[in-house]
Amino acid sequence: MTLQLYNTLKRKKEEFKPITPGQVKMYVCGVTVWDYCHLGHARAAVTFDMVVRYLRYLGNKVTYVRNFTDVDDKIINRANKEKRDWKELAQFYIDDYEKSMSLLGCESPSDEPKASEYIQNMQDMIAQLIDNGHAYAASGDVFYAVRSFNGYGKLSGKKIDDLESGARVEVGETKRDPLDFALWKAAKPGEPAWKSPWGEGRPGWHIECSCMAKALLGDTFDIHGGGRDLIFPHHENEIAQSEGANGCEFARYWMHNGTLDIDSEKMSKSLGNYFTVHDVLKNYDPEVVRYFLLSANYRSPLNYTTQALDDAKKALDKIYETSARVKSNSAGPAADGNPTFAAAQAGSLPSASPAHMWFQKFTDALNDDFNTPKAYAVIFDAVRDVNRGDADAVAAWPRFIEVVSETLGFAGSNADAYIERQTQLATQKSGVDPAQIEQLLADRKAARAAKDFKKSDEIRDQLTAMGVTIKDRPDGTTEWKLS
RNA sequence: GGCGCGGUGCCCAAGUGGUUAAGGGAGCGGUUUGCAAAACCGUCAUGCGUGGGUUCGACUCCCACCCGCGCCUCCA
Repeated sequence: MTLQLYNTLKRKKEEFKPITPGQVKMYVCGVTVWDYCHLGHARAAVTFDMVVRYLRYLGNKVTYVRNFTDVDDKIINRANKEKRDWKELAQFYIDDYEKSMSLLGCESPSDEPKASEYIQNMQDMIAQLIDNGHAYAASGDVFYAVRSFNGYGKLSGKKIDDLESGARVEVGETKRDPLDFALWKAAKPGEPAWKSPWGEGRPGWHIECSCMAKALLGDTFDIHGGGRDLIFPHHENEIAQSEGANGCEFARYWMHNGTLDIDSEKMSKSLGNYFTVHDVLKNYDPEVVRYFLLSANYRSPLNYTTQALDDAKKALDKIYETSARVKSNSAGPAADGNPTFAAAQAGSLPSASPAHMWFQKFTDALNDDFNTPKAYAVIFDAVRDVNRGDADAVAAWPRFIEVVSETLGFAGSNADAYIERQTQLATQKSGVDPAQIEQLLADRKAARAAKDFKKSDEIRDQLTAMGVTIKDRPDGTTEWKLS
């Protein structure tokens, strides 16, 4: 099965064929950097990171551009309010974003352009749009004449006349049509401004993406992504600008991730119902968060609840505990000498092998419009095969988990390190003293040695009350886990 | 008001016009264990929002309705 992806433009799944076979050019709308990024931003970043990883796994060379909007009302207002330089403020939140996304396992994009560095490109495109009859200057502003572009609405499925009757669009003094949007805004006092043929000013929001995509990927490229909430007007306007200026198709495939919700409502700054990535990482391991973010189809809404995060942790724990078991059973590198392991590495497992089916089903799932929940099901089929003790399954597991890690971006850490991290985080959260746990375990060990099971069970109950689960190993040692 | 998306077991979440509706979590029974934990085995939706229709047959297609959400204004 070849990769199928849902194209918002066509409203259906279609086979993905890059313009140049083996090479994918992709642009994803990043964030406006005026505050700390929240989990909704993380969902978008993680989604497209997974997409890029999988495209690369399939053997494509991917150029992945994700922008920063660093010229914007919110940034300017906040900078003025806090008496900071707008550029410094933007950079501060860019750093925060990059750090957060990197923690969540997102690889750095090929390019992360900033709007402020493409002012000239924007002026060039605006001039081109005026030449082409799609834009007009009016008292220092330049507007896009929406009705001049007859494809307007093709992405969002909106009809211009319906928009008009919406009547929520304010008629600006200089706009010829209430639907027209700003490409260039005349300078106001206290705002950053650049010289232009239309007077001092700054760009509108949408033009930057058209220009940065053109500069870094060309007039036509393969995939344009972003959050569902950007379909209109942002992406619709990008199409109008780029196709109006360049005279050719802009992006071939449009992909949109669903929103991250709280109580089934979109997490957003304006509603105030958001958690920053920092907030969430105080309580959950980054890999757990990433697991959670990919646990539903990327196009569906995803509801944030502590239970969902707790469930994600349990599921990921189960995967890692399986890895730890495989490692301790095979004593590590010994797996290299196993023919099944070698075959898995080479991707040539016999088709009858259960492990062969994992790889097949896993890629089938992701080929089906990046169906991560279906891929998760395959992982747990593999977990079961391995824990049953099937020798081939055990041998193939390390390679399988490598593929999972390469494509989904989790489960690839050292298992012992992961488990240790969970313990530390849980200890931190609960405030339980590890030394006290060790002491109780030592007492229990003594009681058990003396066959005083009443006492040893009492100690275990005490530990359970503290949230500690213990596991006696055959070698006489005891593991503990805080939940 | 316009456009669009979704309603699947206790929770989360895939999926298909027709033999047994994935997977995770929780629960329950079992194997194992001194007892536990983990793991494994079994069990857990005669039903997939409601009411109609199409069909030999629909949860999957169509219509209506109810409910939730998104966009129409900045928003990943």
